[in-house]
Amino acid sequence: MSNKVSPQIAAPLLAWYDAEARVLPWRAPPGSPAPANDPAGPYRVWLSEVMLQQTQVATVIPYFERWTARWPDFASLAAADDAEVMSMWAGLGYYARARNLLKGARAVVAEHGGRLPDTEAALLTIPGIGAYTAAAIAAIAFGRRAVVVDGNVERVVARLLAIETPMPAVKPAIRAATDSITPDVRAGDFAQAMMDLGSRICTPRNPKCLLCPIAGPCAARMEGAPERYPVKAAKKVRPVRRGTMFWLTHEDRVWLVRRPEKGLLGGMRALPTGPWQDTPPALTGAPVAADWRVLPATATHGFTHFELVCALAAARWDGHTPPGEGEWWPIADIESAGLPTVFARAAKLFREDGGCGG
DNA sequence: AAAGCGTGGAA
DNA sequence: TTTCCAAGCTT
Repeated sequence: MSNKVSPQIAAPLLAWYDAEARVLPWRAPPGSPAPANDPAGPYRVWLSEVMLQQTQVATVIPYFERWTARWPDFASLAAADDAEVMSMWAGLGYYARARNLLKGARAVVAEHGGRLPDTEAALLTIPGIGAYTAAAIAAIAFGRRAVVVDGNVERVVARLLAIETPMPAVKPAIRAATDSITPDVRAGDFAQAMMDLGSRICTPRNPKCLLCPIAGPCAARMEGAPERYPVKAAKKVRPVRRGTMFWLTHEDRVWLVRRPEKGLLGGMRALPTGPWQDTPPALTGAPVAADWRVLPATATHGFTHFELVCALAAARWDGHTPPGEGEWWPIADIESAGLPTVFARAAKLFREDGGCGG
């Protein structure tokens, strides 16, 4: 959809982007879409977009550098070992992204000749690519016009138009408004400019309107309270769940398990735990019946939808191998186990306790 | 279609 | 300290 509003927004925004764009490892210089074998080519754009889902740029950069050094292209990633992929992602969160990334790379190799498809519709069929990521890749990596809407764009557009309808009901209207200001050329730069603007100028709190290239037509700015937008529905309180983590040691090793493929922390190496529930489960779910010693410390961790408070139970074990899938991992190398942060922190507490194997 | 899904930066 | 929320996707 081409239109007349676009130049009022797109032209000054693109001029600002040409002068102020951040230098990022996956970003081509402003002005032209990345060639297929470019350092900012489709593989790196895809990888960066998935890593950036709900994750800030500064957090992503070191993961992106490590990842691309290990797996520089679709072919190498498609051939990668699943466990190593999950370890490389450990600490970044939302682990379904890593599982889907691997599925996606294999699908690209098996079904698309080793090249990422260049249309939104085809991109949407690849695991881990949704509406936002498909549009972003089509625009940024392939130079297509696509309507790219992420959280930054939602905030910028809601302020530009001073939209009163609360999130998330307003999403379709914001998408339509974004369509109306997206230019026919340089849609990828436009999208990145909107996101740069949202993260650096049009911030959730204390937006820097004096530095904003599109403050002129901004309705929220004219009202004098841009931070009021986007209007949001009231949010729910996060419940507390309680559990126990188990630190079972044998000589200088600790017993680690792998969590089920689906669900919370799916597919990740982990300390054994019991159930996480409203009431403390004590030693329910212990890997073996042993003389468990409960540490004075507890481990707490905030997840998206609940707060976890875990008791820490330690025991030495000289008996048979515990039942179920698992491995005795050298405690000295625990940091190379690829544990999610919630377990990595607990492991540190166990080792500082020093009572068992630490 | 509402809920499940991690972690850390910033104020 | 708490609170918000970040380049969302899946079921």
